Amino acid sequence: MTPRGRPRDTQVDERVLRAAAALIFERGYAGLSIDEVAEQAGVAKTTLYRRWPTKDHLAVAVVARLQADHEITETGDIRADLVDNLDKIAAALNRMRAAGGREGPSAGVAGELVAAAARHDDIGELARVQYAERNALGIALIERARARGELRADLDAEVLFDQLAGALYYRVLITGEPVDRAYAERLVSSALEGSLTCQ
Amino acid sequence: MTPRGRPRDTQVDERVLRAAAALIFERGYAGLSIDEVAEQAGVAKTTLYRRWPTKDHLAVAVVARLQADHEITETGDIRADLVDNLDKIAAALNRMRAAGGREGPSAGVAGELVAAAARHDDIGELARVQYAERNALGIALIERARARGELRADLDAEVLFDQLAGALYYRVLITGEPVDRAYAERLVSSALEGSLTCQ
DNA sequence: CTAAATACGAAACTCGTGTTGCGTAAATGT
DNA sequence: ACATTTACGCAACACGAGTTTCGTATTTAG
Repeated sequence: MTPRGRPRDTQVDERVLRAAAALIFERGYAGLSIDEVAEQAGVAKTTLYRRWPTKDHLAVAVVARLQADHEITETGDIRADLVDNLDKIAAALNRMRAAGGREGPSAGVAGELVAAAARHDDIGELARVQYAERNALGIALIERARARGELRADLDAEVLFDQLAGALYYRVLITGEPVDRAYAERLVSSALEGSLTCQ
Repeated sequence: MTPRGRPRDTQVDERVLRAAAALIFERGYAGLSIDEVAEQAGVAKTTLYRRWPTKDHLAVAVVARLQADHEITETGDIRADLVDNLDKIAAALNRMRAAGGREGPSAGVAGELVAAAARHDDIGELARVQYAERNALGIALIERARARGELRADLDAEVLFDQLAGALYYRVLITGEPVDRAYAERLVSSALEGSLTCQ
C-alpha cells in the first residue's frame, strides 16, 4: 500500500528542522525567518510549507523534538517522586525560556508556544493531548501513594497536580520568577502539608 | 510647565482604543488590523504608532482598560476570602479567553498577551509589576489569617499563593480546562487541608 | 511676529508570512 | 510505454506590520 506519486524526500525534514533549531536557539522566535530556514536547508519555501503550514507549526516541531518526554521515576516515597518529576518539568521550561540567548525574567519561546496553541486549533489539540497524558501520569503517581496510605483518602488528585505543575508555569509565564529544584521542594512541602492549623 | 509644541489630541486615544476593542472582541487578536483600526478611528497610522509602538502594545492597552483591577475582599474567613479572590481572577481569565467569539478550550487572547509580554521587555516589565502587586495582596491576606491563628505558623505564603493562582492559569493557558467558582473551591480545600495522612 | 518644537495626515516604502502558477522530477497502475 | 499522482523548485504575488518622508497645523518662547 505505498502511496501513488513521488515519495517525499526524507532528508528535507531533517535538514529543515536542524536549520530551524539553530536559528531559534541562536536568535529566538522573532529571529526565526522562514525564508532563511529554507535557504540554509537548501529547500524551496513551497516544499517547507507543504510540511509545516505556518511558522508556529515549524517552531512547535522543533521544540517537540528536543523535549524528549521525560520518564516518570517512582521510588515509593511520594515526596521525593513529586519533587523529581516537577524538577524535570522545570528543566524543560527553563530550556525554552533560555532559547535565543535570553537571560532575564521573560518567558521567551515558552510564551510564544502558548500563543501558538491559542492561535491554531490543531496545535492546541496536540498540546492538550500531551499535557493530558502527563497529567494522567502524575495523577496515577499520586493515586498509588494514596493506595499505599502515604496520602489521605479524601484527596483531590487532579487538583493537587494542577497546583504543583501550575505553580511552575505561573512563575515562568506570568510572574517571571525562577523555578529550580529548591522551589520544587518548597512547592511539594506546602502542598502535602497543607496550610490549616492542625485539625 | 506645559510642553513646547502642539499638544496631543486626547480624543485620538479614546477613539482608537474604542475601535480596537470592538475589533479584538469581535474577531479576536488575529482579526485586529492596525490599518483598519486607524481607518475606523479616523486617524492616520503614523499618529497611532506614535502612541502604541506595536500591535501588541495596543492590544495590551485595550485589555488593561477592561480589567478594572478587582478590589480584594476580606471577611476574616480565609477559606471564603481565598475562594472569592480566586473567582475574580478566574472571571478575568474567562473574559480574555472568550474574546473574539471563541468557545472551545483555547486560551484565546490570554495566550497572545503572554506572548506579548515575552516579546517586549517593557510590556513584560509592566505586567510583572502588576502581578507582583496582586501577589503581594494575596500574600498579605494569607499572612493576616496566619496572624489570626487560622493558618499554621510555618506556612510558606508565597508558595501557597503560587499554587492557587498558578492552577487557574495552568488550566486556562495550558490544559484548556474550564475554571469557575466550583473549581476555586476545590483548589482552596486541597491547598488548605493538605494531602498527607494526618500527622 | 517669528522661530522652535511637537503633533497630525497622506503616501510610498521595507520586510516577512503565506499563497499561487507553472514547469519538472519521481513514483505507481495498466 | 503511457497516464496519473504526488513532490520539488522557482518566481511572482497578496497582505499586514512597521517605517520614512514630507507638508501642514498648533502650541510655546522670545
